[in-house]
Amino acid sequence: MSYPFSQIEPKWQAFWQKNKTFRTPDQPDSGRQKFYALDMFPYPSGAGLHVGHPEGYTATDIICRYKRMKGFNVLHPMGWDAFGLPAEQYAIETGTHPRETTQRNIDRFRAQLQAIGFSYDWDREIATTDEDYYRWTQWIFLKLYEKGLAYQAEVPVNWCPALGTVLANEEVVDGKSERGGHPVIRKPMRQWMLRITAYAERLLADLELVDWPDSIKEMQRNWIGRSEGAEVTFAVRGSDAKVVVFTTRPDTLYGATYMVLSPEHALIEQLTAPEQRSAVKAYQEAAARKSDLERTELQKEKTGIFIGAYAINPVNGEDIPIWIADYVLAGYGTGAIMAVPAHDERDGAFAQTFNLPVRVVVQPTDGSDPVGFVGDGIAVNSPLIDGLSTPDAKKKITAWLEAEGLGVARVNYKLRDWLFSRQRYWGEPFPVIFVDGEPKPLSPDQLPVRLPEVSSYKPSGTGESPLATIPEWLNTTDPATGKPALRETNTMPQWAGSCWYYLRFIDPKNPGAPVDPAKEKYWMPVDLYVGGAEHAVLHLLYSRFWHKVLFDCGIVSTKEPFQRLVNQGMILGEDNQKMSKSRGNVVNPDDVIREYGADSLRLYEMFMGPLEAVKPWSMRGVEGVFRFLNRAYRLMCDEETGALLPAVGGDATSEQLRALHQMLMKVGDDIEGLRFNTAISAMMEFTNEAQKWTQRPHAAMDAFVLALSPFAPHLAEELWEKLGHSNSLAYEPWPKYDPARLVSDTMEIPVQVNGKLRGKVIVPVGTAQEAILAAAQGEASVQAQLSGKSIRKVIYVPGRLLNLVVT
RNA sequence: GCCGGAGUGGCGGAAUGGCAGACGCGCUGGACUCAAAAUCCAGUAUCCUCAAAGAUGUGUGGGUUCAAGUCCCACCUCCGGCACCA
Repeated sequence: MSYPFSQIEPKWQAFWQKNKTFRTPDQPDSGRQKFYALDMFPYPSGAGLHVGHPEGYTATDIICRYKRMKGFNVLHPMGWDAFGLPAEQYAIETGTHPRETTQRNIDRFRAQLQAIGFSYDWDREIATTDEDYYRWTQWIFLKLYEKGLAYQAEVPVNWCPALGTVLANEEVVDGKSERGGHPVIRKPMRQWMLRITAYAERLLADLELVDWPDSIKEMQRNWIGRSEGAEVTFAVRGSDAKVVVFTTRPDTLYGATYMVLSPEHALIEQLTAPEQRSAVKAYQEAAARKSDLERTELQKEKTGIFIGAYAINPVNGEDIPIWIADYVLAGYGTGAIMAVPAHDERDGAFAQTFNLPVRVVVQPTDGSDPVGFVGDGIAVNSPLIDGLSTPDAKKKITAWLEAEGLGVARVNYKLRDWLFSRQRYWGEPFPVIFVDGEPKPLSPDQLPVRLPEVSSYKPSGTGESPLATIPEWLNTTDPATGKPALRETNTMPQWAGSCWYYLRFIDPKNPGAPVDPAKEKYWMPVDLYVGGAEHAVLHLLYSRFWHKVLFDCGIVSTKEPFQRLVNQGMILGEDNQKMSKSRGNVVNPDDVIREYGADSLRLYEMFMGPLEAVKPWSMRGVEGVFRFLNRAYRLMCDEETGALLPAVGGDATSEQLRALHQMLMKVGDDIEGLRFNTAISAMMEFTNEAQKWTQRPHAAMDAFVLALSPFAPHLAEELWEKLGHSNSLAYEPWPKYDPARLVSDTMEIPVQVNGKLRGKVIVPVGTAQEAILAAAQGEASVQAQLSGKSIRKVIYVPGRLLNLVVT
């Protein structure tokens, strides 16, 4: 027999819904402290919820329920990142409109989430696919355009023939599409780009302002990839062309024995000697055909070709040969490098392959081999800077270059501009038309630009989106001039909608603005943002970027959107492997709820281990917490009849109060520290203790139920009702622990001899060191260790431990 | 290769430099039962022992300290991320 969770849970879910228990008022209450807890909203896939979703959601739900009891005004919303490829793929296969599929999946997700008892304010639900939502996504795009942060460019993009679309760099993993694992090649196409690089410095610097895991901050720093160096201008022998290179080691300029241009470099055409022309062309074509995979994975052997021209080293006037090689990337720096084979691994490997000269210009201070030395040392063979340390040499040579007009100090970033268009149907249309071939943004009152109905969702295959195949939509007129115009047929990537959803939750129905300024000021920033580490760079970088643009537009009041970030760890299958359909180790939360109830699901998700840790699922473990909830129920209720037990009542003894307040202290502290696993174990200890009591004081049971309520809210509400309360406990004050109740009249002091535990003494609280020492010496096991030896030193940590150092 | 994180019983895990293994799972024994399930009670790191006592023990090797899972140095393994960014 177990407690009737299958009756209790739907009962309280209906109650919360009917009474709008978790409705957050529309008008901010500036008299109360706010708490904004946000979950990374899910993509509503056809597979439904898996047990990974409720992990983070349960954590934030516990915090929110706790904060409400602490008197905070809590914002805890949920919505749907509902644009995306799978619904469109399904549409291509079946002809079902992505809107239908998406709606069905959202309904399923919502039902599943509600069955877990999360305290979301469902009146704030949004989906990125709602017209009322994406009109503001488009509106923000217009802001970006206005500020010159959105532009079109003909860029080599990652073209995936199988998906019929281009992909962002981050959607390409090892030269294959992240979704589906299809091969990806490079192809130049006209694309919308967002100038995220203009914000690189702020995106880097403002990481200091947020309370995020170091690992995530570090990943973002690496992604941004700031490096300081210099641009150096090289003249070319027999030409008036100049080649500019970027280097972080201007101090090694004397060691530059050749130069390398990327195969896409603009000056190749002009500089190549006639006799090298055909060979260079062949190399360029071969490089263009290579996918990213081939360029990186098959990099063991460096390739390249001499173009038959010479650059002049500005420091010594030497001629150095100009090569092209695909180990130099077109998209970074100037797409050209000076090669210093003695002090750069890649240049060294290249020089070895092609037998190019190596010249040492940095001497390591520890006497190790200077060839291949890439660290800081002392400049040698470099007349302008000989004897200087690397940092000083960099400064001096850069200053010299600047004075001579041959170079300039320069900061470069690995971060590239964000490729922002997709050749897809199921995404936000761009609020842009083309008049006489020129792009023209629509005015805000033209929004939203709605997705048209189509009969086929297939990409055109030429790289254009299905929207290009609908003439009635494609052809329009410029509202300003009445001239014929064409619509932009690309759509935005899935990241767009998730870049600002946290703002819309604050004011989800505002018809006149993305968010009301007063409400934004009250609720922002997000106090706690919980989600998976897979969004460490992309989503979190993109939304920080948009947020900063909105900050510059005066639309938001904080520099950063997410004050505190926590990544929940992945939940593995029982076999310790990543859950996947093919392994057959996927756990469905619906099954867990059916068998053990939502409260057990919530509790187990939190009891498995630390929130951030990767940990395997165990159905036995679910049974364990289920047994705990049964014990908690039986503490107060007759399992057969459900009636409150006569044992509930009476005055609390001091031991009972100590057990209670110990638990309350631990649970409160642990919730604040997001240590839910140990909070639960403290409640388990309490029930283990309390079930021995013949009298279970009513007030103690009240307090226990309140402490349990953020974790197992359905059971807690039910017990709260049984205990005679008529209102929901959701806004009851959190039970405070009383430090005075924690004290005992005796204490147990472990006794060590030479650091090893030899015994324990129990003495009254406050006993002085001398008395404890005497008691310890009276212990047989301690005595045995002391016989024949003398005590050199006594260490007493008050109330904690006694250590005797003897020889 | 570089950057993060982690290594503790049979398993998940717990420990402000101060009793290693809380809590849960599993297992063993007992109570209840005609029996089983459920529930309750006791035990459960390893070695040696009837037991007590003792010895050993937090990836490996050193070090600091009265005292180290915790701090320092070197290394090994696993996980995550990045990876020709000049």
